[in-house]
Amino acid sequence: MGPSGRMNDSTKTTTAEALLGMLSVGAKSGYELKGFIHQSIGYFWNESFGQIYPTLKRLEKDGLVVATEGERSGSKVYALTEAGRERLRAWLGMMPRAQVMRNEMLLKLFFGSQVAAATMRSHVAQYRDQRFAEVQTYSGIRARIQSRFAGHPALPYWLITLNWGQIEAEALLRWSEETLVTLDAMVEAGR
Amino acid sequence: MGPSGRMNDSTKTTTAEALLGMLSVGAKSGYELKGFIHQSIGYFWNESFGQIYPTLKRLEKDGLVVATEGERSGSKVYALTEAGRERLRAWLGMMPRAQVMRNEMLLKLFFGSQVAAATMRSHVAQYRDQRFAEVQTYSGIRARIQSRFAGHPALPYWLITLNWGQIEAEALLRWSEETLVTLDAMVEAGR
DNA sequence: TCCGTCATGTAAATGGTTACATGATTCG
DNA sequence: CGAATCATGTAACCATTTACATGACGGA
Repeated sequence: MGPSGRMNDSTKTTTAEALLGMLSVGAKSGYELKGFIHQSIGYFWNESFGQIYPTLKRLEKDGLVVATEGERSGSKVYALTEAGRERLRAWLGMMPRAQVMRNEMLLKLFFGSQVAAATMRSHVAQYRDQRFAEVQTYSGIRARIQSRFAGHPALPYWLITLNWGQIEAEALLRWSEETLVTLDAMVEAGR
Repeated sequence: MGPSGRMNDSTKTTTAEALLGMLSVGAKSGYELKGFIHQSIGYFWNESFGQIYPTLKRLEKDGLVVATEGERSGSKVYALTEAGRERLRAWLGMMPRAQVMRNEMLLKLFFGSQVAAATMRSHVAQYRDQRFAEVQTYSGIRARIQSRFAGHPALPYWLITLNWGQIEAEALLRWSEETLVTLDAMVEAGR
């Protein structure tokens, strides 16, 4: 399997790296970063202002980004420095740490026998509606970015992450439908 | 779609509810809870000792659980009280809040154009191996619990959550395989 | 006796969200 | 002029992980 496989040096705080990554696409203000993150990687990542602004200051102090005056008074536009780009590349080379996820809906479902089946059915129905909406969104995004970023070197990677979201949403939509059938039978059976 | 749909009363701290749920299956010590959580819902939930012990004390103070002496000296076995079971049921009835997930591997992939395609290939290969191992695990678990808990009222719900994990793992395994093909082509093309 | 596991706990650090405070600019 | 949006920041709070400290018990 090749001589690869550097260990994770436990470079914590991925918020910094997420911001560096976003700035590698182009210079942005803190406010713009939030919106950009939301509409591009929002389905698997998010950041809040309370996290963005302090992190940006820290990155500037460390020389990984430089701030220049924005058009509005008091607004700042941040750009990646060479050191920042280097840091980003180093982080990209490290093995991603496996993440610990928490799914509240599944937790409830696991204890489902404690309440009426109809209760769990409504939770799963809501979950299905969310997955359905997601699937719809993905086809829209795909069409838009494929024409808007044709030829862009990052496009293949953006489509790969988009595929991830779409395949996951479709799979969980199928699970939802199957599960609703099971739960309907249980509601019918009256337990 | 029926008259259901209570809003989430923002009852934070689901750790408490996770523990109440686990205790609804049977009385356990803090130590046992950790192991039980790991091997039953470990693929979508986890708790650490630093969280379990203080939470258990709080639940006891609030009268939601009662502690009795365990067999070993100093060990405590916690059991759900009627109030605890009531609290659990109330929580199960509330709509699960949508969760904000963070996937570090996808974040790196999104910025993949900043480094060699081979780097991203190795990340995805690791991801694929993890999903593959997961799929293997699930079929093992299914066989075990289906015979061990035949007739148990919670079994249908346990199988439903297990299905979720299996369907997700299988879908992401497929995504990994597809993505590896794409990345191999990009490595070949030398960019 | 020593190791591994069972067992409980605390302290510190971390990472993150939420709420709040403030103000500029744009558009109807 | 007022509302929406653009824009920056801080403080408080919260949940969670990690590391550490301690000790009982069983078996090799």
